[in-house]
Amino acid sequence: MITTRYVRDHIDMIKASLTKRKSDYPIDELIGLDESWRSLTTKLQELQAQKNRESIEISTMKKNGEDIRDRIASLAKLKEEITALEATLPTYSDRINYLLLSMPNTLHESVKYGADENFNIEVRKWGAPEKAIDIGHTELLEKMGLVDTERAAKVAGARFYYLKGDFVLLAKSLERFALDVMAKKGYTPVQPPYMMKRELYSGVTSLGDFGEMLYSIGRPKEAKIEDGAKEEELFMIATAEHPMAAMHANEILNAKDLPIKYVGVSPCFRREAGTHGKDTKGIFRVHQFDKVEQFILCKKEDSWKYFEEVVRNEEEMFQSLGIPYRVIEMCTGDIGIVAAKKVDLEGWFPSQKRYREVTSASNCTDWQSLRLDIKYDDKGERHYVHTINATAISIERALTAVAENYANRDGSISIPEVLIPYMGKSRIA
RNA sequence: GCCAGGGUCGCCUAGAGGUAGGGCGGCAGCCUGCUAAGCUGUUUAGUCAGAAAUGGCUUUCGAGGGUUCGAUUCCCUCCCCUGGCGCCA
Repeated sequence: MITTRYVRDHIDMIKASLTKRKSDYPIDELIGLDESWRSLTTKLQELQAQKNRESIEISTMKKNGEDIRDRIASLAKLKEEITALEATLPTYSDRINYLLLSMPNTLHESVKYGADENFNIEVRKWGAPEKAIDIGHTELLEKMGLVDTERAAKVAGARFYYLKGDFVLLAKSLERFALDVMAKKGYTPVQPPYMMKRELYSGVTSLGDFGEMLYSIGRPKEAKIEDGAKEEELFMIATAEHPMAAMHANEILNAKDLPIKYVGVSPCFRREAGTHGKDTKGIFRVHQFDKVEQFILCKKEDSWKYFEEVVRNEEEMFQSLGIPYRVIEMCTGDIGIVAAKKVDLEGWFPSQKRYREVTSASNCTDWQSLRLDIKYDDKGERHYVHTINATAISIERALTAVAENYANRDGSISIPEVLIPYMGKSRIA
């Protein structure tokens, strides 16, 4: 678990990182609360020790057939004192736990300060983004009958879609292509649960995401709901990263089994609260999409090596697809609290004449493992694993990029060469 | 959904109101000329003292509550696993 002990041991690093972010995280409040909590805890432990001693004495007296009534009465007073003290502790520990869960990760030294996404940094480009088209993917796909968002709106609301015909086959081809590439690299394919319990979900992402990003599902126990039994709640996953991280919660892994490399495939469900007015048409930003996701658990000293690896995998994937892209490093204003460093790939969209986000890779270092309690044993020493997540292919996003970059003048769409074996044809008309 | 059994330290397993025992694995040490074994210690988390080695205390038997001087053990709620029945792509 993440503890105040961890914070005390790393306080200089944490403070420096918060300063760099210009974060208003109340680190001093946390430290103050922790000091109060510890002094109360010490007092409580002394009382408990006394109670235990007396209890054992009563045990021996009883065995000897002595009268224990007076002793029990005096213990009752001590018990009251303990109960009262225990009741004050949550005042501190609840707030401490909230602050610990929401504490931003310590940034990698290479991350630059920036107020928002406009200050992200382009580190390299690939491909030739000279192609220009008049009609964007949104209009083109509707016109070709490959996507139907109007009927989807009727059935499920805005930001939903039907894929149709060859586009469904193309979507599945992309998915299988990505799985095959990753499996060949030694990543184990995983199809995770699509819903998760709250307690585990709070370990993989920021608490703010519960309101903004996640859909929740009530599972009322019908027979017992009248008795006031609380209903169980599950959260729809926003990415396969989350159930893959939670998969090893409360486990102690053996260092010799690391790294563990997974490639997950799942639908992703996102409320997209707070994105009103952004990309409202088409399938670029939707409430439900499919994604193939890379996930690695590794030793703490290896995570930056594997972070580079997953970004390289993303680049290879887009190079194979022949889609021009650039690599962007997130600044402090766009990185969130979970990642220590985050890198996106942005693919070229000819109709918009600009690059748009198509993948995202994060090194979360020990942020998730501290909260999910995922350790590894390295020759008797225990450490928290580092976790890395990265898109392999986000299907619907990639489909829009393919549609734009492979659109032909005659209104057809060519199939990227690597997908032809999966599709069994070279173009969609 | 119903019935039955179960969840004990990294893994396995005992304990059925008196403060968690054994085995395996890991780690540390000792011992022994040899495919390795044996012996001893250690192996939940937190907190206090200490520069540290270390020591004290608290906590920990799926989670939370209750009864009790005292709960792994009894009671209640919930989660999960296994088996059987029912339902079912």
